[in-house]
Amino acid sequence: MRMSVTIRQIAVKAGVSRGTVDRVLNDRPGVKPHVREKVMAIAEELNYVPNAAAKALAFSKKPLHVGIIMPPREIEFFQEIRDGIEEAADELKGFGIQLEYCYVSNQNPEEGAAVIRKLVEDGVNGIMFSVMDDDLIRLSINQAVDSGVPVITFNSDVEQSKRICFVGQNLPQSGRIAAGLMARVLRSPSKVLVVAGHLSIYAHRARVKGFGDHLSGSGIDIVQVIEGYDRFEDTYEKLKEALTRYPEIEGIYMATGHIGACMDVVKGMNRPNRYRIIANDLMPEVEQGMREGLIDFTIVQNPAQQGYRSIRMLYELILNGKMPEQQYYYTETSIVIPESL
Amino acid sequence: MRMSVTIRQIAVKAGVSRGTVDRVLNDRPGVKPHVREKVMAIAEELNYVPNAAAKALAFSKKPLHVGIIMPPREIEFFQEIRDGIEEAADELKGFGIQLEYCYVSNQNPEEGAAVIRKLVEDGVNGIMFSVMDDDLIRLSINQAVDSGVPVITFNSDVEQSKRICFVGQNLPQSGRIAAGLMARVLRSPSKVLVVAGHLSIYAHRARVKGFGDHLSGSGIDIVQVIEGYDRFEDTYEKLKEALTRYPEIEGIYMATGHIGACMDVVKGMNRPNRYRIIANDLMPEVEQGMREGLIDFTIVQNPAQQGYRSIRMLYELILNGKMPEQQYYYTETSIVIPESL
DNA sequence: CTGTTAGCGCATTCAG
DNA sequence: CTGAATGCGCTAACAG
Repeated sequence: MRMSVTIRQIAVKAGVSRGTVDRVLNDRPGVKPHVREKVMAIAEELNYVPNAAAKALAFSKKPLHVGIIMPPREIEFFQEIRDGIEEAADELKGFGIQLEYCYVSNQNPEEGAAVIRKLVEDGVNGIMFSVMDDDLIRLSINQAVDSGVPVITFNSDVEQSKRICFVGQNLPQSGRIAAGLMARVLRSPSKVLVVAGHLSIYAHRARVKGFGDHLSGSGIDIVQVIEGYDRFEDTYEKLKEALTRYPEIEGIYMATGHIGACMDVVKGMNRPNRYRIIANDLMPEVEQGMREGLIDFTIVQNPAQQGYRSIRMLYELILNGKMPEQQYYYTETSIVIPESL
Repeated sequence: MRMSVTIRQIAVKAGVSRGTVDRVLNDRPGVKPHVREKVMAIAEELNYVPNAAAKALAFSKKPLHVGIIMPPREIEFFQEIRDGIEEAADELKGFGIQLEYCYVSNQNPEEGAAVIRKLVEDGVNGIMFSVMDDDLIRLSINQAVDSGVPVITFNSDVEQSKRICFVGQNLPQSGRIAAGLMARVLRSPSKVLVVAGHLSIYAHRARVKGFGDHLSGSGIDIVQVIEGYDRFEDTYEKLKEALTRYPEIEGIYMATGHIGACMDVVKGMNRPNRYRIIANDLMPEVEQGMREGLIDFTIVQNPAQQGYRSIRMLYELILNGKMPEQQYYYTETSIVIPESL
C-alpha cells in the first residue's frame, strides 16, 4: 500500500510551505484565512492523518507532563489503577511521557483544589483526577481547563465541571448484576439484606438503587438496607442486629462498606444454611472471604483498565488534540467467583 | 527529569560512532568482539532504552507487514478478535503497521500451510496464526520461524511448534468456573449434563475435564457427556434423548457444540422447573438464549483482548526484538449474565 | 570492520 | 503573514 500522506505533500499541492501547513493543522495563528481554508480543504481531501511517531519524536525534547491526583497510596484499590496507568505509561514511555503522582486525602477539598492549581502553575500538559466531588474542586478544574490544561476524571467523577470526560464504572449496572446473581442463586420467595456505606454518596446509592430496581417484582425482597458509614462498629452492630431479627434472610449484597465487619458478623452467626453473599471489587478482605467460601460472587470494575484508558485518552488529547467522543467511558463490569482467582 | 540516554551518548562514551553502536544494539554483524562488548557494557551501565518513536519513524519508509491467518470472516467469534486487532493497529497505525488478513478454512491444513509459505515469500515481518493444529501446519510454522519470520498463535494453539507464544484462553479454568457456577445455582445432590463438540479436540476436552474435576465430590453428578460434533442433528437427538431419559437433570453445561440445537431441545422439553444452563462465549445464539431467559451464565474469553495482545506482542518483537517472557498468555476469563449485556 | 551521512515526518526557530 | 532551515533518535546505505 501507499505511504500515507505527509505534511509536505499537502504543502506542494497547496502551493505553500510545510511551515504554513503545520500552522494551519495545529490551529496556530499567522495564516491568512483563505490560505488556511485551502490547506484545510486539501488536507481533508487527501485524508491527512498525522504520523504519530514523527509527532512524538519532534515533541520529545519537551516531555509530556501529566499530573495524577488520587487518594493516598495505601488504598489497595487505587494501587490497581496505578498498575493500569503504569502499563499505559510504559507503552508510551518511549514517547517521553512523564507522570507526577499527587496523593490527596479524600476528606479535604482545599488540598485537592490547591494541588490542581499547583500543577497548572508547574505547567503540566494534562491532569487526571480522582478524589472527591466538591464545589471548590469544581472551580479549580474549570480554571485548569479554561487555561488550556485538560482534566480527565477517573473512577469517581466530578459532575457539572468542565472536565473533559469521566472514565469509570457503570454503577447502576453493577447493582443490577448483583440482583441478577442473587435471583439465580436463591429460589423465588426469599429475603435479602443490603449493606452500604453512605447512602448520601452517589456512588453508594447508585448501586443500591440498581439492585433494588432490578429485584422488584422478582419475589426476592430486600428487608433492609444497612448504612455502616464505612466504620467497623456501625456496620457490625447493625448487621448483626438485622440478621438476628430476620432469621429468614438468605442473601446479603454488600454494595459498599466495611467488608471486614460483615465477614465477622457472618462468621459468628453459625447457621445451618450459609448465606449467599455478593460483594464488590477485589479488596484483600473480599478475596479472603471468597477463599474461605463465605463470599459467592464479587463484581469488579476493572480498575487497571480505568487507569490505562484514562492515560491513553489524555495522551491522545494532548498530542493529537483528539477530543474523546463521549463524556462517559464505562469500563467493563465483570463477575468473579473463587474459581476465577 | 533528565532526557533518556541516546545512541549518540553511548557512542561518545565508548569512543565509537553511532553506526557502530547501532550495529551492536541490533545484533548486526561487522563489529569486532571487544568493541561490541564495550558498547554493550556502556549501554547497560547507562541503562539505555531505545526511543520507540524514533525507531518507528526511521522504520516508516518500509512499513511493518504482518499477516494474519484466521478462519473465514463469517464466524462471529473471530470478528471480535478482529476488533481487538484493529484497535491495537489503530494505536500503532501512525507507526506504519500494515495488516494482511488471510482467511483459511479450518478443515484444510494444506491451505493453511500454503498461506504461511506465501506470506513468508512475500516478505512479511511477522505472522499471527489461528487455525487448526496439524503436522503440515507445524512444519510451515517451523520453517517460517527458522527463516526469521516470527509466528504467534492466538485463540487456538499449534502445540509442539516453534511458534513464539500463544495468546488465548485458559481452557481448564473456564471449565472450573462453569463448575463453580453450577455448584452455586444448584442445591447439593443433583444431576447435570454436559454438551461438547468433539472430545477428540483438545480445546473441547479440556473444558469438560476442568468442569468434571472441579465438580467431583461436590454432590453434583454428571450423568452424561454428549458429543454433538458441532452438528445440529447429532446434538439435537442426543440431548433430547438424554433429557428424556433422565428427568432429574437440573443443569446443563454447554462446553462447546451446537448451541442452536441445544436451545431447541430445551424449549421443547416443557418442564415446570427450568434448567440451569451455562454456556461459553457470546455467539448470537447464546446472547439470544440469555435474553430469552434460557441461559443463566456464559463464560467468555475476551476475544478482543486476544487480538489486541497478539498484535502488540508481535509488534514489540519485530520492532524491538523483545521476546515475550512466557510461552502462554492467557486472557482474562469472565462471567456474563443477561444483566451484563 | 568502522565512521559518515542522508533521510523518516513533524515542530520550531529564524529570516524575510 | 510565510518560507526555509534545523533537529528529535534512529536506521541504512555508502565510504573509507
